[in-house]
Amino acid sequence: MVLTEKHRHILLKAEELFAVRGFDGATVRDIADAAGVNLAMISYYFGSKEKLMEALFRERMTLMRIRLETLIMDDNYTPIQKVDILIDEYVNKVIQQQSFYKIMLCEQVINNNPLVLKMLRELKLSYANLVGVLIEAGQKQKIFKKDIDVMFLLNTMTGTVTQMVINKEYYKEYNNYKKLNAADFNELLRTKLSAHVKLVFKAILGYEQ
Amino acid sequence: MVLTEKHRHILLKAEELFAVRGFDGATVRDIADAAGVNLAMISYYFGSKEKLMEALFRERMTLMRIRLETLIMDDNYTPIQKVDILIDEYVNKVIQQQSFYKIMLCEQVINNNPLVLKMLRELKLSYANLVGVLIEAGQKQKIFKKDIDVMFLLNTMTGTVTQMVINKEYYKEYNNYKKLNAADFNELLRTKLSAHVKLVFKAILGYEQ
Amino acid sequence: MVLTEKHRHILLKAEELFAVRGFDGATVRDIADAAGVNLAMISYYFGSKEKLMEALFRERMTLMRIRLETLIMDDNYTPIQKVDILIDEYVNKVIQQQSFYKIMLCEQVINNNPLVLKMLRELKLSYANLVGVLIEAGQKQKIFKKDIDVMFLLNTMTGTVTQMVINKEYYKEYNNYKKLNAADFNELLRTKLSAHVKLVFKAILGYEQ
Amino acid sequence: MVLTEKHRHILLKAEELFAVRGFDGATVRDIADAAGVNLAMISYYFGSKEKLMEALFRERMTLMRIRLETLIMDDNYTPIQKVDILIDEYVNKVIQQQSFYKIMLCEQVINNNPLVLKMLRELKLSYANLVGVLIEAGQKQKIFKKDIDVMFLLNTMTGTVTQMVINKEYYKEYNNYKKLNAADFNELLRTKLSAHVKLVFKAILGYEQ
DNA sequence: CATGAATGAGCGTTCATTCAT
DNA sequence: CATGAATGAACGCTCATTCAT
Repeated sequence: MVLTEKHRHILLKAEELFAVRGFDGATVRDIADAAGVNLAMISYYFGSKEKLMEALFRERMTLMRIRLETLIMDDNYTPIQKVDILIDEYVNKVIQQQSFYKIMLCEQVINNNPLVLKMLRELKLSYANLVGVLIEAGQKQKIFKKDIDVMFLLNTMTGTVTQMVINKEYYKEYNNYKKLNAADFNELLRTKLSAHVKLVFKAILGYEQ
Repeated sequence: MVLTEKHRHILLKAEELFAVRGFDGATVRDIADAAGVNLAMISYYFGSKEKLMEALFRERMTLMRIRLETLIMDDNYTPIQKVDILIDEYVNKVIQQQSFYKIMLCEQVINNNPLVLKMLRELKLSYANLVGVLIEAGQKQKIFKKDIDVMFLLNTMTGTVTQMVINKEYYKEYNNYKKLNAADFNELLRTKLSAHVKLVFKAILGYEQ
Repeated sequence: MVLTEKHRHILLKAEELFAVRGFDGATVRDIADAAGVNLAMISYYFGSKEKLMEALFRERMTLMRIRLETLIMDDNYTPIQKVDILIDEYVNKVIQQQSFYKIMLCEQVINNNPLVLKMLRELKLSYANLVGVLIEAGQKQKIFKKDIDVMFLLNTMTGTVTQMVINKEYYKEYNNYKKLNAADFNELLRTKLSAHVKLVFKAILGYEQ
Repeated sequence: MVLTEKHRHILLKAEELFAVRGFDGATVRDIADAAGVNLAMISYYFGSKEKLMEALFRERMTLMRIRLETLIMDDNYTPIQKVDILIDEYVNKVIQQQSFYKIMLCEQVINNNPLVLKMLRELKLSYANLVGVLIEAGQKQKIFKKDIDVMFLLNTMTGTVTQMVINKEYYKEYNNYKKLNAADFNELLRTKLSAHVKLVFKAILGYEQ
């Protein structure tokens, strides 16, 4: 399926609504209105509401695994450097694509779309496998501790970052960051999250700078 | 509002369905069928589907803050002990009430119920405040590092635990725990999560055992 | 499925509309309006538009085969008398239930409902078998000719009667029966059809009065 | 309106689909796909779906009346011969154009197209009138009985033939003609139908060979 | 002439809720 | 208290048709 600019525009608006109202809560009429297109266009372009969701996942998830694979196989970085890059890139992605990561979170819980479930499963497992390779490389070089649980490691990162993004308004309120504009606040969140997760990873992986 | 046994039974079944299908995905008919009560009873008992959700949140969240307050104010424990208890109790609660924590997660993202939003907000902020008190106490005793970001700390715990619970089937598959029954696997998850979060907290708070 | 008076009322109105506009042409909204019930009642009572049609067929076809079976097995009549009764009863039924016989006719052609198709098939074949028994009895008594093709015989009756009913307005116009009211015209049609088909059957079966 | 080869090709495919799914059940998209033409061409060529149906009726019905008129007025045949030719030609036409005769049957019942209704009415009445002339000629020659009801006569033919064509699969099954290919079975049907209707007509018209 | 894109209207169905009993 | 029946609103989707190119 080749996506035109209009396809992508609809996907973007759908993404925003799915993130705010959930899949069932966002109606096709809502999406069509938000995208400024006719109601029938959604079915015309994507086939159905379900397939729209699938197209969104396909579009957003395509590059994820490839990027990770490239990073893990890259010989120019040490395992520690790779871990840092991994964290930076993940935090950046979540900050930039907050809507999609919110949808992903809910789809992992609710899940009523088999194809989305399949894509999520493949992503999760291939992520664990690839990071597993990285961990083992570090362990062979005696940089990382033995007995690292890859899934605990990854879920600590994804969980922490997602929670911060979900609760960012409370964070803003709690720390009185109300004067910051959205972009600055995101940048602050990005920096802090990156540093925080790196600190945590050092403890888990057992290395010092 | 006084809840009878029947109220609680309906809430339990509603909780299970909301966790699996989401608020919009679980129909009142589904819930009535699952609870073995007449469809009209839901409205009769709770007023509406929305108020049913609110009652569920009220019921499940009532004891949370009180328990934390008691713990923080308890003079029989050191700050480090309190942190350990906090983690243990949180992990236990999430493992035991997986359905409700899944619902909470989605409601934080989706949110279309102002009252639920309000309850979540109050819980989040009072949690941060109470744990803030605990952190400051530890800092005064020079046990914890300066510059602890309470929200980062808490979200690391909640994020990690929730992610592990959400993805527990992948964890089972990845580690070949298929032979374990549900109870044993939950127990294993509980133990591992508790230890893991404690390790991470030490790194963030900056103390050694 | 137990049919109440309201069920039957809806079926009656649906029957009229299906006969005039066809299954696809008659909308659920039309039927609900005609029956004076809420739109959602159709699904509530019958499950779906398709199942409404199936219920109509089940309701109308239930007694057909039983009546024929009773007649064929009845020892009080000669084969010739049975043929006459068969014709009289068929003509009466079609005249009385013109709408349903129109629907039946179209469903035999169009057919997009497997269950209706199945019911029609069973009716057709069991009719052929039962009348086959009657013919053989008459042949053994040397009353009927050898080599009677039961399906040709039956389709001559059903075809002739249905055509006359379908085209009854042209018949009225062609014969200047416009002064007759609907009931009288139906009665005239009934009498003429009965006599006509009996004449034709004599020729096919090869007997004289 | 002048019909090109492409017009005729579309009409042919539309005819097949209308016969199988009915006018409402066959979508313009289906027809366009079946004909291998662009969807918009249907409207472009015929104006609308309704007008496509009208064009189909106009195309198929054009020659019918003319042929009958010629036959009736032909002085080379006796009334009996004319009746036989009439039957043969009608049976042949229905067997050859089964799809169109199925559509005609449904349109007589359902009727939502005034123009089609008008064409059907004219055909019916002019047929009755023309055959009426033939009958009167035979009556004057004392070949046919008095008091022949032309419409009964004609509807016996059309009804019998149409019913046999509609139910031909049951006929095949009932008589175990499954080994016959479609062409052979049609030929068998044609022969039998022709003989059968001639037999019936003799009885109605009251003559012997 | 021919076409891919687009649209308003309307489809069958399901929903949370209400009400008479 | 409890319930089967009933309902208005809205759902996702498909339809015949149109239009810019």
